[in-house]
Amino acid sequence: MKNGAVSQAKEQHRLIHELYVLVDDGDRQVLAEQQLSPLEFAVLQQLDADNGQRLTDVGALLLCVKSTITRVMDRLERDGLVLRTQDRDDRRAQRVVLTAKGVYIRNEAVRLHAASVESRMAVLTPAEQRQFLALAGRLATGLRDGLHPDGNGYLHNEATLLELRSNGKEEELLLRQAS
Amino acid sequence: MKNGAVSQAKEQHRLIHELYVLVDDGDRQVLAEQQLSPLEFAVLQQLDADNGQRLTDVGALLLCVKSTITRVMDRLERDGLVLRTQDRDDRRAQRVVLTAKGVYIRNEAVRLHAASVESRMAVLTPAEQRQFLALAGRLATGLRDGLHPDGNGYLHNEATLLELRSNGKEEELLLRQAS
DNA sequence: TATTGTTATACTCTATAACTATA
DNA sequence: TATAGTTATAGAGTATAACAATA
Repeated sequence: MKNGAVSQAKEQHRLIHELYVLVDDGDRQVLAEQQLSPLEFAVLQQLDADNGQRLTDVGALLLCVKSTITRVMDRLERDGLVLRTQDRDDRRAQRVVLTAKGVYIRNEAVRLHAASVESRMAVLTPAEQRQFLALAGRLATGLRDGLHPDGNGYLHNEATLLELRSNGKEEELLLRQAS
Repeated sequence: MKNGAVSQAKEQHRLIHELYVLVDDGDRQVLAEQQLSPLEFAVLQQLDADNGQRLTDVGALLLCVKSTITRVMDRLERDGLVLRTQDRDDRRAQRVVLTAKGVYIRNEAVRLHAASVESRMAVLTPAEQRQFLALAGRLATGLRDGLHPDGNGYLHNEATLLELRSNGKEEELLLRQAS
């Protein structure tokens, strides 16, 4: 801005970054008790003990490239939280399921994390939270639209997206994200 | 929450993460024109062509460990954007200054990035931005307080913090952050 | 031909720690 | 003793691409 004052837009940009750092830091502190990184936690939340999920689907949900998911699963399997099982219908694919230990750890992590989130976010009153959600939601929607004005270039992490898009699954993905 | 509905707190948590991803992605797209990573951009903004800055001070400002700063500077120096010069008063220290090319690149990046931020954030009206800033600011303050309830454990990235704290510079750092 | 998952390479950033040369 | 900066190692995460097995 002209007069040396910091613009609202810039301040908004700074605050979004700061909020993320603070929230992420709190998450890591909580998840450290289960020895989980945020990504591992996110992966565990996509799995169950019965059907499981294919690696590719997990990657699509979390916007991760295949190789990243492979190695996260390697760690989780090494630690005994998940198991790779053959997919019956598609012999190329594997379904990853939670072990008993995995179920336990995931449930503990989910419980502790949820409680932590509730308490941390309680800095704002319920009414303020509603306001914040409305504004942040509109901002997120606007930013998402702005990133692909000409129909391409959705996210910087595009490998998975491109695969999905070429597969006609983009709407499906956006739905999942919005859910 | 009990009935399967997602709590406001959880939704807030999710939105903060999503906002960050979207903003960061936009940043990377803009900065890619100058071949800068977000961290390199942040470092350049702390430097000038005259006095320069000591590596340690840059690290403290950006909450980075010494070794990270060393290697960012290596890259920037390799690309001809900065120069390491001896500090006259302290022969252990080096002052990093911008080269002519560095000044040009930094100014270009600052200009383009600022314009991009203004246009991206314009999704919200000025009035909405004021509301968002007020709420996000309160939330950030609350989160920051919550992270060190007993006086320690400020941020997960603590290496620099610990050094500063043992040095009695914590207040100074907090002031810098808040500015 | 396209997809699933693995492997390999390279790069950014983080964390830790050993090391030097100064202070 | 403590500090400034470098170097080394290890890890998480990203991006890209080659590859084998299968569809």
